Amino acid sequence: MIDLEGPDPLYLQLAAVLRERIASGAYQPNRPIASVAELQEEFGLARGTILKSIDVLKSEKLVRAVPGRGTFVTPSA
Amino acid sequence: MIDLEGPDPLYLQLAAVLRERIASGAYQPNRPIASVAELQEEFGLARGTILKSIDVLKSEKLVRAVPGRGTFVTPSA
DNA sequence: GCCCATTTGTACGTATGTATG
DNA sequence: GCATACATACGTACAAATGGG
Repeated sequence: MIDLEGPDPLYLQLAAVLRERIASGAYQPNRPIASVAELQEEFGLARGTILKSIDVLKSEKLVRAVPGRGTFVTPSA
Repeated sequence: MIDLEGPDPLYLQLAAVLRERIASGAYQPNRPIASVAELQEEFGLARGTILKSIDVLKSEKLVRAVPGRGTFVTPSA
């Protein structure tokens, strides 16, 4: 799902994947998405890259991060 | 102007300083603000921290970055 | 209240890529 | 080709919040 050779930045590719998971219901409203550590494992990307992806989703108000708990899907988004 | 010991994140403190420079006219519309390298020199912060500050300003549409040229103050902002 | 595991946040440094002139 | 400047990505370390025991 992530094309390391492709022209698009990895953090934007990952943001697109996560956005799709929210849209499809794979990640549900008011439930946490995978943790940063889990996403690192799954995609083999650096922590900073994962965080930057999530920053994109936060700026789109698709998710809301809570330190110590997780990153939650915004309801009705 | 930047309080290394203070509670506020350095990138937010720097964003506030730059926002003030724009508001005061120290950085003028359609003119470039200081380069990342110059800001690193002036504030003694890491490059990544400077970039994150500027990301904040970009998200506020106060500036627009152009690779190879600089980061420009948005007119009428 | 205290420790501990989990999780997000911040900051550093470095290297490489890409766009402009 | 070259210099300048922003962009992406990696790795690392520590800080801060949360929740459970």
